[in-house]
Parts: sequence; structure tokens; C-alpha cells
Amino acid sequence: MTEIPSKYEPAAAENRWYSYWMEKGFFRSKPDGREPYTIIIPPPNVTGVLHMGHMLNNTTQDVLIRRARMMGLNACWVPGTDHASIATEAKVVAKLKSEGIDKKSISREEFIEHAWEWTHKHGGIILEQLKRLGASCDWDRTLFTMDDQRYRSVIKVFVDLYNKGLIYRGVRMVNWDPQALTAVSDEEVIYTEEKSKLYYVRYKIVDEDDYITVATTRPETILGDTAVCANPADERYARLKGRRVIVPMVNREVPFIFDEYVDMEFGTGCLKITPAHDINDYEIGLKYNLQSIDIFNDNGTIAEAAGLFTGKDRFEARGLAEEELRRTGALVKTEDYINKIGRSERTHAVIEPKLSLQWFMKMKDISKPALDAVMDDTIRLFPDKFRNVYRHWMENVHDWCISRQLWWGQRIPAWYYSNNEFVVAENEEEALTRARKASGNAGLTVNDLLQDEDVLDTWFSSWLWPITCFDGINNPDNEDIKYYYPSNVLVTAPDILFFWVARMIMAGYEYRGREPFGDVYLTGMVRDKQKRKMSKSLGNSPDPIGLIEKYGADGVRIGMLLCSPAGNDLLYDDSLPEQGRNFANKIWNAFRLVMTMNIDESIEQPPASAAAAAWMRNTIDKTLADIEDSFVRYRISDALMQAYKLFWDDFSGWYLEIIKPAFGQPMDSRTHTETLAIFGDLVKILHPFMPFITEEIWQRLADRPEGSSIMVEQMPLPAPFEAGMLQRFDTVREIVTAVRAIRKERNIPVRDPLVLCASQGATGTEFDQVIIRMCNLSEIRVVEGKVEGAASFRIHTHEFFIPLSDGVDHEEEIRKLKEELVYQEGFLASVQKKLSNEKFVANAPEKVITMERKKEADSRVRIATIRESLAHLQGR
RNA sequence: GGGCGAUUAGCUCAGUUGGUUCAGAGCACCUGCCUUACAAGCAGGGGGUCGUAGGUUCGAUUCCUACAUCGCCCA
Repeated sequence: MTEIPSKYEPAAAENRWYSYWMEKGFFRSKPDGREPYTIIIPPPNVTGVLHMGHMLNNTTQDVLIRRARMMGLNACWVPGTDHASIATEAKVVAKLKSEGIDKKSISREEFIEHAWEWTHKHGGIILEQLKRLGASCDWDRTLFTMDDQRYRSVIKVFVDLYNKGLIYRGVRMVNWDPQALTAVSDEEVIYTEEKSKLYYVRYKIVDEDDYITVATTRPETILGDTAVCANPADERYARLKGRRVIVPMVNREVPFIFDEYVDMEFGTGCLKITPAHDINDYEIGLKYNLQSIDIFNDNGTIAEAAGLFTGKDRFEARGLAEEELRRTGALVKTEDYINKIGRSERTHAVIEPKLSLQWFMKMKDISKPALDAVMDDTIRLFPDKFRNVYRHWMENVHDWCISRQLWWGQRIPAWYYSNNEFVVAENEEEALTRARKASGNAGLTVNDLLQDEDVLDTWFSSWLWPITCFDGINNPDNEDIKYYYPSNVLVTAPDILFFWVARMIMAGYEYRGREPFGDVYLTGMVRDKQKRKMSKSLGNSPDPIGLIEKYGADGVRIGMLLCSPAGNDLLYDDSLPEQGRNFANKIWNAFRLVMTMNIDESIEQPPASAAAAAWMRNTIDKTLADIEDSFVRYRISDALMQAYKLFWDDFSGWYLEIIKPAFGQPMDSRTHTETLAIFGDLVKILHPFMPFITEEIWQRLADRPEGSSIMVEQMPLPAPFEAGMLQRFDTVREIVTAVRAIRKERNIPVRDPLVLCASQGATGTEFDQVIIRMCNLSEIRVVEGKVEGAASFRIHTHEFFIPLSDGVDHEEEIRKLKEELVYQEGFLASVQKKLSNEKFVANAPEKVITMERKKEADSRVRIATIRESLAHLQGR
């Protein structure tokens, strides 16, 4: 067995076992008599590549699903990807552009073909990367939000919601991306502070030879001004009530109005109103019935309606407007100014607030059960601090703009048959029937129908994901959906709690009448050591696959999990996977020790080994209960730490050291057999966290039948344990530590045996042989009174002595004893202070008082012992 | 501006109905060891007035109030 290398090499094991698992179909799930345990993957972007956030998120899911599988549940983790319409379309457009093809020059059908080609080429990458991490998804179920079943589901839902009156078409102020030529959601706009200028512009007051000055960051939008507004409480402008002013450059006469919205402190306290290009102005426009002049074309150039600079880009127009204002004397001054600019997350183009005809979904009613579900704990959020945030959002929910001016996505199933009239239907044929009926014109043909050009927001696909994963929309009574829905837990990041998680809950209630998942585990964000978000532009994100190659998949998984309590950000550092790799190596070497042992059938099991094995079993049972408790509360990093310490400290640091025979000596077969069994349990406990090394070792611990695997073994279950034994062993650890400290202080080599003297009752447990073994004692001697020329230490109420051949430094011993005495006396004083307080004795619970009395008694014994020792030493 | 959450060791975080001298874990750090499973290791060690100021209580890291600092969300 000497061929086992001293360093664990993960690469070969990872490849071998992942292929084996796939080949044996261990990841597959189908409905059966067992209880299901379902996880639906948060679908990554189909054209994306794995980043650190995915690593954390998917490691977490894999831990949960592997554990569930080993607990005997029918575990099903459904993988898939998301079509990410904006991001993917942007990539396809860029790719076509690089080939000299302009999107506008090709048809929608041709474009879609290119998009599919792109998807097929890049779509599988991220899923293949998840396999490297060890993800035990049921790959046979791999889905895509744009595949046929999902597409049909989305359309069906749209039609249904439309028929229920929950979807409507309306004019709204939207975030317009003039580069992508689409509306984007609020969540896709990133606001950052940028340098700009504040322009002070004067507007002439009609019939007066006076001006008012307005401050604006966007002088080009003056072309669309239809009012000027001040705060009604602002005395500076009170006299202008009922007056009108002239908009510079275009010389339009507009009213001067008053509204509390205006901040008197900002600029001049006078605000220009451009209802078509500012959300707040839009509201004011509605309130005061102002005209709305849209001065921009969709691509961000100036429209004809502006009257000036037609065709110029909006930023160029800003310069032109500045010039024009200066030329006409309307520009009073400019100031440097920092303001928040919204940019598209995808294209980085500056977002233009724009009035636009869009499709909306009414959220008020549909969100109600989704709010209740979280508030009444039908769905539990981990950590629960997000409940408040969730409630706040759900109570102030806005209608959802679901249309996008793109081609890549589910096309809105609305057909127009004359100017503004349309029908909504699942397909063209049905649309025709409806259009004929609605119009009363039986002669309408397909050629008279024009389908809406827009597609649906990607979230309009993914909000159905927990249902469409099992085809529950097209086929509401199929066996899968009935068996697997609702899923057990959703693992995702808090930044999409609202626009994804909340909406899935809404869809769940709307289409299945119940929650889509029971628990929501929110992971933190992976950041770098300086707390910066991982980003491509900063270049601070390590390559996940590179990490797996360097530290092993198990090592990286451990690294990600160790420092990521739920909801807390994880500050990534290479030391994390390094710690994981070190742990894997520790396991490996423990395995090596156990496997390279020579066994002698003829020797009896030493009592130390028997006691150690009994203790180890108890420790495992206790830890299993702790781990179970951690998992119940989704304290996954705690669960891992408990397993980590169980293996490293308890098993490797104590158990193996106790049972390890002296060099060159063989081991008894009973201990060896027991050790193999314990090792088997330990790797099972570790398997969900570290699937590869545990499989590698489990397979080598015994001759396993073909087709077996640790991943489908039964997880050891918590069993009752003997708490007293654990306590006795804890005392043993303290004794051993104290003896080691004495050896170290006095430079006594481990090889030199010592004698431990202890009073009656201080030792004498099943672990005496363990103490002898671990401290290299020649004997434990029961004594009465003090021992001459010996170092001493005290544990609980007992005193121990180690006689030393060269005696002890009396002064030093006295100093230490005095130190201990001071501490003990302080302790006693604090306890007595409490006990002499009548109010404490009167008010504190009985249990607490009893405990204090015990402390007092113990402390008195300890103090007496120390005093005696001192007297003894000083009396010499 | 409104709302939510945080502040505990050098770093990242636990601390479970207020009660053990309760102040903890991992990492980092310091010291000593190449002791034949493992230096990716072993043994030992130092380190925190629990953000500040009050209050409630026999007793406060824990409950209340104010303040400071930081983070997130919404407008």
C-alpha cells in the first residue's frame, strides 16, 4: 500500500468519479414512493461563463442536494439556462457587426437564427463548468427558458393574464436604452455619480421686462419644456402666480406653475418642466395637464418635434444648446456639478427616460398572496432579516413593464388588425378567429394581421421557472409537477429577491395555487479582499476553473463555504481554497495512515483504543446532532466547521493519535476494523461538502461492489450519545494539555516517560490508558497530599503532580500558584457578591442560584488546594 | 429625503428567549519542533473597556433611548 502518495492529487479523482456518477445515473431522479427533495437552479445566462458568485451559489445547492440524497430523499436538482434577452441580443449584434452585418439589414427570422447558432455554440459552457465543480444536477432534465415547452408556457401565461385583465398596454415613462433600442427595467439601470455641469438659464417673463433663472443639467431638453415651476411656499416667486414665461431657443410661451415637489434649496428654486423626458416632470405634467413634447428619436437623436438640432445626437445637442443659449444671452452661468447618471447595465449607454407604449402587468392583486406567504412563514427567508425588505417592496409594488424592444425572446402574442386594435391569442390562427369576431369582418386574412414586434422581459420567463421546469403550465396535471412541486429550497442572491424571487412566488400562487418553494436561502455576494464587487473591469475575479485546477474542486468548495454565513458577503482570498486544499490533504493523510497499518490478528485490543473508539462514536453522534441543527437553520458554514473539526481535531488529533501503535508495531484487527468503519462514517458526513475525495477514499476503504457509490449511501443518523463520557474525555484533554505544557516549559522530550500523581477520584476512568498513552506516562499514581519536587497543575477541583528528576524551581512554582490564587479569589469574590445580594437571591431563578452556589463551593475547594500547596512550598 | 440592517480579537464572523470568569470559532500572528500519516503538518501562546453616552434590571454583548460610523433598498 506504500504507493499511496503523501499529497492528494485531486485532478484524476475528480474526472474519474464525475464520469462514474454520470455513467451510473446517480444524478437522475424520477418520481417514486420516496419523499422528494427538489431544487431548481437559478438559471445562469446562457452565454455566460462561470464566475465566483456561481461557484458559491451552486456549491451551496450541491451540498444541500447531496445531503438530501444521502438522507434517503428522492433528490432532484434541475439545471438550466436563461436566454437573457438583452445580454444575448447585444452579444449577437456585436458578433454580426464584427462580420460586417448590421442587425437592421437582416430579417427578424434571420437574426433569430443567428441567435440560436450563438446559443448552441456558447450555451453549454457554463453547465460544463458546473460539472467541474461536482454539481450533481439531473442533467437529463436540462432546460432553457427559450426551448419549445418553456416558450409555449410563457405565451400561454401571457394570454391567460391578458384575459384575466392583468396585462394591459399603456403609455408610461420607461428607462430607454437608446443604444440597444429597448426599454430596460429599473433593476437593469445602474446609477453612478458622474461629473456634469449645471446650467443656469434665464426665461423671459411674458409682458414683463424681467427674467427668472432656472438651473438644469440638461439644456437640450429645454426644447421640450412646457412649464416652469416653483414651490408654492417660495416667496421669491409668489408674484409670478398666473404668469407665463418664454422658453429660450424655441420661444414657446408656457405657464409658470407651483408645486410642492420643487426643492427650494436646489439651484434657483425654479424648475423647468419637461414631461416627456423626466419621470417627475411627467407626474407634474399629468397633474397640471401640461403638453408633452417628445424631442428625442428612439436612438437618442433630436426629433423634428424639438424644432431645433433635428437629427443631432443628444450629447452633441447639449453642446449646441449651450452655444445657442450663450449666443442669445440666455445662459447666465455654468457650474461644475456631480449628479447621478443612470446607465444601462448591458450597453452602458446613458438611460433616457422616455414616454413609450409598453405592455404592463398589474401587480397589486397578484402580489398579495406572495406577501402573505412570506409574512406567515409559508415561505421562510434565510436570513430572516430580508423579510422586512421583502415586505416593504411588496407593499409598494409597481406595475411591471414586461415588453422589451428586442427580437431574442418570446414574442408578444398580440396581433394588430387595424391601426390600434389588437387581439391577444396563443397563435396566429386563433388570433385571426378572434380578430374576425372582434372586428365583425369575416373577410380578414392572415395578411391583415401584424404581430407585435416586441418580446417579453426575460423575467417573464424565469418567474415561471419553478413551474415550467416540470412543464406545469402546458401540462398542469403531469406526474413530475405533482411530485416535485413545490421545490424545497431556492438558493440565490439577495439582489434579485424582488424581481425574481417575489415574482416566482406570485406565479406559484397564480398557477399552482401554492408556494413555489419552502425556503429561500440567500447567499452573500463574493467580493475581493477590499470588499469590492468582483468585476471584469477591475480584473479582481479569479478564474474559477483555474482555481479548481490549482486547489481541487473539493478545496474550492470548502473555501467558498467556510467564510459565507447566509446573507453575508464573502471576501474572497486565495487563502480560502488553500485552507480547503489543506483539509483535503489532511483527510488524505489520515487515510494513508489507516491503510498502511500492519494488522496482527493475534493481539488484543489495547484498552486505550477501545476507550478511544467508544469516545469517537459518541463524538460522532453528538456532532451529527449539531450538524443536523445547523442544516435545519441553514447555517451551512457552521455545519461545515463542525464536520471539519470532527475530522481534524477529534479524529485526527485525538483518536488516531491514541490508537496509532508505536513505530513499527502492528495494530490489532479489532481497532483497525472499527477505525475503517469510523472513517467510512466520517467521509459520508463530509461527502456533501467534498464529493470527490470522499468518494475516492470510500471506494478504497473496502471492496465495494460494482455500481456502488458513497453519494447514494445512507448518511449516518444522529443517535443518542453518552454526554458523561464526552465530559470525562474533555477532562482527559485538559490533563494531557497540561502535561504537554509542563514538558514544553521544562524541555522534557516526549520520549522520556513521566509519572502523573493524582488524588483519589481525579482519574480512574476508562480513559486512564489514554492519558498514559498521550502523555507517555510510566504510570498514574494515586496519592494523598502533596508531592515533593513535582510540578503541579489543577483541573476543576483536582490537583495533579508530575515528579521531576531535577526538582522544580520553587520561586517559579510559588509565583504561578499566587497568580492562580489571585484569579480564584477574584472569581470567588464575584460569586459571593452575587450571593450576598438579597435581591439576586430573591429574584434570580432557582437554577441560576444553585449554579452560583456550586461555583462558590468549587472555588473554595480550589482556593484551599492552592493555599495548601503554597504553604507546603513556602514551609520548606 | 424615506425605510431596513449592522458595529464583538489584526481579518471574516458566532454568541439561541438577559444568568457559569462568558467574552468564543476559523484564519492570521508569535514561540518551539523536518517526532516515520500529514511542514498543505504537530505542540504551545498572546490578543477584544463587545461603536459612544445614558436608561431599565439583583445582573446587559444581549432589552430601551439618543448619538456616531458603515452598508443596503426605495425615491
